[in-house]
Amino acid sequence: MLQTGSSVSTRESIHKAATRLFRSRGYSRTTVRQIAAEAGTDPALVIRHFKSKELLFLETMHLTLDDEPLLDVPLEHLGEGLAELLLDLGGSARGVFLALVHGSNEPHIHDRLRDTHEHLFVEPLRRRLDGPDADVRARTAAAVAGGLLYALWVAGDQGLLRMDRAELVSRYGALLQDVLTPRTS
Amino acid sequence: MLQTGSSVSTRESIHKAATRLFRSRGYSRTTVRQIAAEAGTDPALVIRHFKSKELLFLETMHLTLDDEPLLDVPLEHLGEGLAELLLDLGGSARGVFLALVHGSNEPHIHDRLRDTHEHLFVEPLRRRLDGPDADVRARTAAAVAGGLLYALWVAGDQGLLRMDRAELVSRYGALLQDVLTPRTS
DNA sequence: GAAGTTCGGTCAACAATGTTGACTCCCGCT
DNA sequence: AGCGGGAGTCAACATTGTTGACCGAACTTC
Repeated sequence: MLQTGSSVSTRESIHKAATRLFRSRGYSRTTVRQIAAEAGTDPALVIRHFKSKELLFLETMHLTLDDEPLLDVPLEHLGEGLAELLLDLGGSARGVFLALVHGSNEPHIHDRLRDTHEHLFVEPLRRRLDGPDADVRARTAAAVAGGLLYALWVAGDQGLLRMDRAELVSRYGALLQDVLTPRTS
Repeated sequence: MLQTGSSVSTRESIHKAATRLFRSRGYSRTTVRQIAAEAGTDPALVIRHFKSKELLFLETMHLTLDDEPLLDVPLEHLGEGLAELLLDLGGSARGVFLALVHGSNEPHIHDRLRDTHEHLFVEPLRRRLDGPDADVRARTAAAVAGGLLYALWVAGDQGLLRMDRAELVSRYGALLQDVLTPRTS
């Protein structure tokens, strides 16, 4: 009983420490021994509990998006809503996203990033659209959304980073809106 | 004389092997010993010539874009021209881009990626634009361009990958064009 | 209650990694 | 002839992820 309790708690300690470290330092720069130290346990136990560093990474790095706000917003303001959502995406989401992108040299992490992109960006948008090219529009909008995160976080475009949030929302919102519901000009 | 010749040739052998390996396997998955083996020399010499694995990476991974085609194309077709350029970007550019993105957990590589994004995408576009918000439009277009490469290569969106190239060019070209020279509607 | 099995924990070791230092060798200059 | 410097070789180091051997405590079974 004490054993089980201890095991659960150390397993959770490892999970918590790994989450924090992977988020803040990425995959390659966090070490199993660091995780073990921060969890107050042994490196061997980290592997015993999670099989490998990579599986531990996959178990901890889940990127979820609170897309309920997007369900309510009317279709003609979906672009702006998505832009707001992206720009409000705070620290923890940033860390997970960057960890996935950086780590996606590893095949399994790449798979995880692909899945994340698919059902974090593509699917929610796809569900709101109609028409024969609804899929293409959803994927294009997802690419544009990913491009914003890429420019801000991966490439670190200082010009965009220093921009007024309201103007970025307005510009990117209009852009996304044009992709989602094209003007028939 | 023979020494110098030998040194230059081994240095170039290392350079060539490193370029190939970094492009095809990325930063973390290529090893100094692999580079040395492929160059037919010793791991220690690799370090002696290039100081460290990271400096060797930075010396070999330069992403250049043949943007002369973009200089000729009239402003009203710049979007389409850029889209064509991006979608024709072949294997070697893909490898370098992915290596930079994946490796950009390392601060110096991140700097390199930021510079590359800046004077590969932002600057050429910026040069073609006028008006008070020319900088923002150039940066937004660069983010959209990066988003395409992100969606195709980093996230690996199968839907976009399977799309007809002509339709992708047309769609993304129009999208980029709207960012670069907005319709005043 | 005793024996055994199982499970969490500790420790030492392994192979592979990037990197360094000692040593050899050979060319070109004095 | 000697020698100084640069290229190459080799062994070693610390650090990485991972594994196996042992230990001890608790639950199960007789």
